[in-house]
Amino acid sequence: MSSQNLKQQIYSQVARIGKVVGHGHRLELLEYLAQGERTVEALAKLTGLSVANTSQHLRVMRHSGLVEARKNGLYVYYSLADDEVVRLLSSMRRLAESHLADVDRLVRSYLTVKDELEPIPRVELLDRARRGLVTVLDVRPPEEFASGHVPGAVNVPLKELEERLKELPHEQEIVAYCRGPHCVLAFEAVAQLRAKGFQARRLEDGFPEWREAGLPVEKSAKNH
Amino acid sequence: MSSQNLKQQIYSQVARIGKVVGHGHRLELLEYLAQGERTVEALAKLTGLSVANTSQHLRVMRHSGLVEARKNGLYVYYSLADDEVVRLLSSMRRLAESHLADVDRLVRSYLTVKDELEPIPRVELLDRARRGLVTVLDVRPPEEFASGHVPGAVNVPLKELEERLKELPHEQEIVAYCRGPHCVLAFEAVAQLRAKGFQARRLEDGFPEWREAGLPVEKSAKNH
DNA sequence: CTAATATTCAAGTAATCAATTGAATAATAG
DNA sequence: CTATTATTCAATTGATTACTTGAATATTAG
Repeated sequence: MSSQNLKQQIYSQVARIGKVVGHGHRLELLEYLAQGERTVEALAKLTGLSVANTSQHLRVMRHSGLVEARKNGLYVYYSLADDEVVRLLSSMRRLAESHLADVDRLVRSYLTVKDELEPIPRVELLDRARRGLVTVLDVRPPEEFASGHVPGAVNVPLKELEERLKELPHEQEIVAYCRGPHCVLAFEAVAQLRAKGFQARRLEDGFPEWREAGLPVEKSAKNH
Repeated sequence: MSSQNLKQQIYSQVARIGKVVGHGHRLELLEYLAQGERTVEALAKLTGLSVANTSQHLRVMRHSGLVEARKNGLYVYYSLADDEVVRLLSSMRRLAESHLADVDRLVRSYLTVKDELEPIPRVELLDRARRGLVTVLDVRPPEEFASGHVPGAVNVPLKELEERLKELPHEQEIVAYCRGPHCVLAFEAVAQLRAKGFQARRLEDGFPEWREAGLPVEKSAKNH
């Protein structure tokens, strides 16, 4: 075997990883999987893809070692194979940031005041939540909330936010979070809340990063 | 703008980064660029690609913000745009590792004893090199050596190794390194040296990682 | 100015990849 | 056993992507 050949083999193996994460739908699937294991059907529903298509993408990711599958009864549960995947995604996000600047600006234009927009750092939130100074609001769907959330967080999915405003306090700051630094749910929640006169901010990044940082996580009883 | 749309935009922007690093040749180019800036021509020669093809790949990477270009006279010098790129590559390598296992095994089968094969950690090498206990051998081509190397390292490109064995000591351990954890140059150098009765080992990873780790770097006078 | 050189651009072809469709597996319930 | 349901597989179609070729651009040297 020539060293030329070997080199090519190695590069193309590594490139495979890039190819696999080089597709929007697969990234979306990975972000959901970063929250916990999911069935094919659940993922298809969350992403809006067809089941067959979802299955194909998962197959590709399993082949390249990014996700794992475990079969239980009729269902196949997929999950991330390695924490390194989270790091890879965050590296990609950081590199994409310059191009996301335009997009971000649009998102931010929803929001009124610029300097109150600064997201609150994780450790600061943890501290203030423990002292009961803030209300932590998880705007993700209930399934995601159930499989892990910031301790003490209230779960109000974005869709229900408008009807459930009564549950939230006016006198205390509300900190919303969702899936990650570019998940728009929290942005929109903050925008809506501010429009209604609440004091609202976003948590920096989202839940997967919170977990990654080793901060405490609370789970609901039921896991699915 | 709907939040659905926005989400898609964000995912596809991030996926672009993946697509760009999802190609063996571009990875190879990035690894060369991790050593320092290079012209299109130089990169084409190093990789064996056509100039036009090299230029195209560089263009793609520049568009996605992974590399930067600076024009000086007739030449365009490319370099990495961000240290995050090194982290991204290393993340990809780590994830590819499971699949590289087969390849690695082949490489290692060149070598005789398995447990003497353990690469020497960077800090240990730094320490032992300072005490003059080891000979550090850089087997990369002279241009790469010139643009930065481990302090005190001797540069003997792999091709010249056989003729220049006299320059190396028998009584002292030799530690070889090249471009990274999967660069085969150092593997082959160690194999050749052992076959000739030298005590030889590899440095863990390679020079880009050494630099990344913040360890001291020495440069030769001439930069090209 | 013209010639030479490094790089980029544009068009064409071949290869690869994504999504859909409908059928095939596999596990469970009745 | 048969029916049902979740998932995967296989084949097709349309869309991207890679590489080559030859021309275009830009910079310098004479």
